[in-house]
Amino acid sequence: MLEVYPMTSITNELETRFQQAFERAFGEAFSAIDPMIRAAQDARFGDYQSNVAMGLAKKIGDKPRSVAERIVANLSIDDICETPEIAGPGFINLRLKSTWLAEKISSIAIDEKLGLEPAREPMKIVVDYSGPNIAKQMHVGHLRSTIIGDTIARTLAFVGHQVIRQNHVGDWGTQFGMLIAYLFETFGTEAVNTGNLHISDIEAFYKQANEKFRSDEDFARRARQQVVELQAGDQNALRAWEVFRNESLKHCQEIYDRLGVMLNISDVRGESFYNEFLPGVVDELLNNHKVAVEDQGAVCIFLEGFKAKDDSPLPIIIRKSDGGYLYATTDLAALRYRVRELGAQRIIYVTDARQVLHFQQIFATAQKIGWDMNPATQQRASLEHVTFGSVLGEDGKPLKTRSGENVKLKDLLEEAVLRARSVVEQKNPELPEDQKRDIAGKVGIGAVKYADLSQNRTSDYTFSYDKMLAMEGNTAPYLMYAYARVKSIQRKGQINEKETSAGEKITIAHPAEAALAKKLLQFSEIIEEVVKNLRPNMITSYLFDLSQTFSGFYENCPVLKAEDDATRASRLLLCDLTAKTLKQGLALLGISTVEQM
RNA sequence: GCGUCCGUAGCUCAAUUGGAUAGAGUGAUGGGCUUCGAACCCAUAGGUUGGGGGUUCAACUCCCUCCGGACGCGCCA
Repeated sequence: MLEVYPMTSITNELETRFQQAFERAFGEAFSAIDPMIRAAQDARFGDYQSNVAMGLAKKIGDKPRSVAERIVANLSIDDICETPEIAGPGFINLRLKSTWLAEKISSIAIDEKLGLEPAREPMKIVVDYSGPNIAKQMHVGHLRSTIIGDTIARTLAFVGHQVIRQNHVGDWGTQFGMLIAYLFETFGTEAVNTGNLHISDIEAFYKQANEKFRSDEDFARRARQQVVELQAGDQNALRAWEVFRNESLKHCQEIYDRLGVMLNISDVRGESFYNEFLPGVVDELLNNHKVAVEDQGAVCIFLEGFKAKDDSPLPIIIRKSDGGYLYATTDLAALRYRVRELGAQRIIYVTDARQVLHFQQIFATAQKIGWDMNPATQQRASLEHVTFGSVLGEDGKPLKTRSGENVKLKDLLEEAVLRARSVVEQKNPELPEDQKRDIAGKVGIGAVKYADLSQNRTSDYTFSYDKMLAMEGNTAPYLMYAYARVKSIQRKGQINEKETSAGEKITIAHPAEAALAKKLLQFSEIIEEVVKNLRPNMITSYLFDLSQTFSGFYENCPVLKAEDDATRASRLLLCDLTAKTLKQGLALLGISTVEQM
């Protein structure tokens, strides 16, 4: 009788067996060594391989191949694999038995988490993402943080962590001083009490104010002064600020809803929230921890290892000479709040790569004075900066409109949906109107998100409607189409047959079935990796792989016209699991699926 | 000047964080629909991983150096 652990991934299972073998072969001291189990990248090497023998050889003082042989001799995995083979310098190649594969895949087919082992110790994880400057409309510059952060948050939640979303909006800085100063100077300080401002007003307003800010030094000084007054609690300034802020937040929420991002108003904890803590932060850093010093009228922190242009020490300025606070101050206050009040054990900052230096300084400061330490548990929170590159236009420069402005997210999404609509119209003109609209919405938005997420975060990427909406290649429409095809089989299959009975087992006979089963079993491994390295493109490339593997199965293995009932039932189950996995995988990316398209 | 990231097929990108003969898509060429959705699939061609050196049993990956690019570097965020 096979012993199957339904919630354990293949690699975990193999790792355990290898470690048992290490202990038997080399002694107890070796039982915790990482067996370096990897999915084989070439089918000739089997399904999985262990690369441990080469490294271990040095420690033990034996030849790699001989080490591999000793491991294999002590390995008991004949329930899972065929006899392991040793190849090359000492690779141990493993080929899964199809009986075991069938057993394992059958257990996953009815598992809600698709074989994923929920986190043994759920953590409190803060994910800080999106964080737009809300004085103006959201634009492309906010796109990547918003959708990458959302994917990370969804993925961590899926494995069972407690995710606390934090939208650190810019609602308190110079740009607001600028707006308020401009408002007062054009309409007088009373306008906020009577005026009826809309976002379109604010948009035009922002442009004018910004223009004046740049061209008029006196005005710029007054705008900065306005920030100080706002931060000091001036009533008129506060009222104006509230009007601007509420309008802007409403607009942001529209974008989040359109984008299908799980942020809402309760996740907003902007710069203004931390205002009341800032004097205390400066005071503590200055007087308690004594890491900050006054320098040229400003309060600065000088840390070792941070150098400015001329090799002089590079400060973090936490209070300007005019008494105003800066984003470093706010970020330190936020970090402390997240650790102490929210109980974060891991804090993930999703911002663009240009801010690496800033976060290095913030993290270093926090770690130096112990603000990353939870007072109750005495555990340090893991501070992680998830960076990403810029969105470029087809000219290779940061994406702008023809007139040189930032592309508004609203316009960008509308354009994507419009283009998706015309494709739907072309491919499936007979669908009812409301369904077409639904499909176009999901395909258009999904395409934008997928194009971004499928890129390796760290590099810049070129934005192209044509490429993201292409039906062929590694795109959202392709995956959604793959999903729709599977659903189509299920629809047809259930016309003749009420239900796939729950007791059915999957059997693996055809190579294409085996390939599909193995791919499906890897879902949990991929997710586990992403939890660690926070790289959404591992999910996209997995899903694309899965779709292609399914296509191979689809071409070679008739489902509804299978040779016998048992095969048909087994294949229907494989289809069902494929559909679930695609749907769940896309859901982690915040992309909706449609049954027909 | 210093620092960070990057340079991979004509183009757009991967490469399980040091593993085997560097893979996909697109474009090109040639095939496959009277059978579950052809928005699909299969095959072929395409590479000195920017150059050079080093570490290692093993380097796209780590170190050094040069070339080319993006982005940072005291009171913006």
